[in-house]
Amino acid sequence: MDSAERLIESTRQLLWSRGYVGTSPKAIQQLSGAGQGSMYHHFSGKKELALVAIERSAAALCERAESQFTAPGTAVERIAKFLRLERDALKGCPIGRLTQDPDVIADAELRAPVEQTFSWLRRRIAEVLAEGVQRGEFGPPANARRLDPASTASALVATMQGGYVLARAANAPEPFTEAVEGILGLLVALVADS
Amino acid sequence: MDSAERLIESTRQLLWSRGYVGTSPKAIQQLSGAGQGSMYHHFSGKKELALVAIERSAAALCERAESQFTAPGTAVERIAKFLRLERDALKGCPIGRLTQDPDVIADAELRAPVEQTFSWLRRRIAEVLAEGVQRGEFGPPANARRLDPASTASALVATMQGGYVLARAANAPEPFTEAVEGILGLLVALVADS
DNA sequence: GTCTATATAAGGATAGAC
DNA sequence: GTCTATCCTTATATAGAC
Repeated sequence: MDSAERLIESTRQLLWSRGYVGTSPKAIQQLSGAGQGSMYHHFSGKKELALVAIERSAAALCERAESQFTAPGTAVERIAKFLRLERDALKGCPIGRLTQDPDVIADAELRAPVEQTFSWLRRRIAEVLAEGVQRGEFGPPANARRLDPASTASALVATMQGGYVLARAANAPEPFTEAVEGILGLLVALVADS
Repeated sequence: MDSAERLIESTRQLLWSRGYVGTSPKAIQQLSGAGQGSMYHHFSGKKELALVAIERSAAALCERAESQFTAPGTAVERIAKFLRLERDALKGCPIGRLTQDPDVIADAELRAPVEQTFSWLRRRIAEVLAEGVQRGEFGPPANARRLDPASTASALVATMQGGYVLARAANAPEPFTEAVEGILGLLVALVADS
């Protein structure tokens, strides 16, 4: 792995654990083993490096999610698989945590990949749910009309993101799992009624 | 309002908008109009000031929530009122945002009020839900058993916290509302089935 | 491409005068 | 109680040698 690559990966780790405001060029250099000159040779500065790192993390998240959505199974099963993917709840979401970074949100370029990740995720889950409704997984049309794919998708994504908040507040992973199982329980109840 | 008070209130605002890492003593002093000497006379430093500010914000959040939980109405109605309380979704949650602050989470004293706020909130909402189950709002026992108060409460709190994440990512308040309405929709569907 | 030197500002606080 | 002076460290680069 060359210097540029190590710098990007180090930035990804640090953005994840400390956020943009809390990550200094010096910390990136030390973690990557690259010197000052190397960093400023490959990148214009902290912002450009962060942008590349964020875009990479966003792409990784979307790919991981998509591989669950395209797997076989019912709509609820595929969504449940995604929500239950192996995660370190205490580390939080590498993309979601950036929304609390004032300098990221204030900068259109840095915010763009964050915005795209969540708008894609919400839309994609809504599609999977709509597909399930179509297939009759939520019962006959009269019953299925109670499930709104768009808002339910937003609630599912929000529960995950908020699950990280609860886990970090508690300094324990359980609240994340509990929140996820809580909303899946509500969703499954709908299926059971159909 | 005396200096100490203005320093606390300024710290509350800055912690809310910029977080702990992103808030400097100088910024606090400028916003409050107090000088350096004044700040270090009343408080030992940034950390103590932040602790007082966080505890105050936590207390305010709990009071605001409790006033909804004790209002008249069904369990779902009271919870819905809380979730729909007037909020500036783009500002985020003054307590929840602190979970993304590495220096807050790493410090037991600073994390304590954050942890307490969420554990109280989850427990309190679970109590309201359990009360609803008791009263038969979710139908006869055979039906109501599908609703687990504890995990549903965690999902509700998580959806709110994640709603802030989605709103900030989108730079628009709508995703917050959508997520909240999404999970309330699932909850109401359970009531409708009873 | 990478290293070292240098530079300006900000972070976070202490000391002592008033 | 508040102000000003001072201090050391870190943040974030730029410049130029190798």
